[in-house]
Amino acid sequence: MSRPAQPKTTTPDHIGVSVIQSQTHAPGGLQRVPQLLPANANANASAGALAGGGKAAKMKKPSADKESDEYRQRRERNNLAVKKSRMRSKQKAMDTQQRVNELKEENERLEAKIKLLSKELSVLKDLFLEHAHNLADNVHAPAAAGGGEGASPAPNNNNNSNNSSANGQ
Amino acid sequence: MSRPAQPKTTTPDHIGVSVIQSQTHAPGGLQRVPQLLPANANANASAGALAGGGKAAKMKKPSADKESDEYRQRRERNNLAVKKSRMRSKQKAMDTQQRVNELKEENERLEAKIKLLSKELSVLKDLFLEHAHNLADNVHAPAAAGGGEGASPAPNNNNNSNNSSANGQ
DNA sequence: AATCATTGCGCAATAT
DNA sequence: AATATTGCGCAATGAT
Repeated sequence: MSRPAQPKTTTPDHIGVSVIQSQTHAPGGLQRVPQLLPANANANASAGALAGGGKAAKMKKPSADKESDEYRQRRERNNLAVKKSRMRSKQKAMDTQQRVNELKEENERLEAKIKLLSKELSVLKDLFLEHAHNLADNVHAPAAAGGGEGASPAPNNNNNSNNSSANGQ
Repeated sequence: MSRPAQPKTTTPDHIGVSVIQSQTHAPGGLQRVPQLLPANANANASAGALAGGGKAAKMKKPSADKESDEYRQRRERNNLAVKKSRMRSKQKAMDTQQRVNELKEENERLEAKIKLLSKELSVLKDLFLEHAHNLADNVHAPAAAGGGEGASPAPNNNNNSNNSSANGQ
C-alpha cells in the first residue's frame, strides 16, 4: 500500500524553479538561537525582524558559517550518510520480515513431518501390540486361535495411538 | 543573499517551488523563537528568479502563509501524526523481530520432537525385524509350530515404513 | 474539502 | 575528523 514513486530523489524533477531549501535559516519563520552550533553570519537579509546580536565576529571552532564551503560539504556528507543508514534500516526490516516467512514455512514443514512420523509410529505400535496378543493367544491356545479375525488386524488398535511423545511443554 | 541554494555536488535536491523552509529545531537547550514576520516576507523571498513577476500577494494553495494559525495548526497536527506513525513503525519492527525469535524457538522444539519420534520409530522397527527373524527361525525349526501361525500377520507386514526420515524437500 | 497516515528528506545532536 | 544513528520538523502524497 502506498507506493509512491518517489517523485524526488533519483528522478528528473525540477519543475523549473528555484530550489531553495534552506532550513534553519532566519528568513521567515522561527529563528533559532545559536548557541552550540555554528550559526552566525546570516543576519543579512531580513535583518529587521531579527535581533541578531553580534555579527561578524569570532566563531572559533565552529569552522562553519552556514554558508561556508566547509559547512555545506559536511552537510552533504551527512545527508548521504543518513540516506545510507536509512536504506540499511529499511533493508534490515524487510529481511526480518522475510525471515519470518521462511521460518513459518519451515515450521509447517516440520509439523508435517511430525505428523507423518507420529502416524508411522502409531501404526507400528499397533502392529506390535497385535502381534503380542497373538502370541499370548497362541500360548494359551496353541492349536488354532480365533480363526474369524485372523485376517483382521488390530481389534485393539486404539489403546495407544497418541502418546507418541510423552513430552509435555 | 541567495540561500545555500542547491547543494551542488551530487546532491539530491528536489523540486522546490519557492519553498523556503525555515525549520527550526529546538534541541534541548535551544529554544525556538516564535517569530512574527511579515506574512508575505517569506513567500517569495527567494531569489527573484521565479517565473513571472514574483509578487508578494495572496497565494491560495499554500493555504497559509507560514504564520497563519491555520498553518501552524496543521503543522502541529501533522507532526503529531508523524510521530505516531513512526512510533508504530518502530513497534512493528520490534514485533517482527520478536516473532522471529519465537518462531526460532518453536522451530527448535519441533526439531527436537522429530528427533525423538525418529528414535522411537527406529527402536520399534528394530524390534520388529528381530522378531521377524525369530519367526523365520521357528519356521525352519518348528518345535511345535503347526497351524498356530495362521492368524499371525506380523512377519511380512513391515513392508515399507522405514524411510522415516527420508523425506526430501 | 478536510483530515490523518506515510514517506522521503535535510538538519543537528549524538554515538561510534 | 569522519561516518553512523536518531529524533524532529517540513512537505508531498496516499488514503479516508
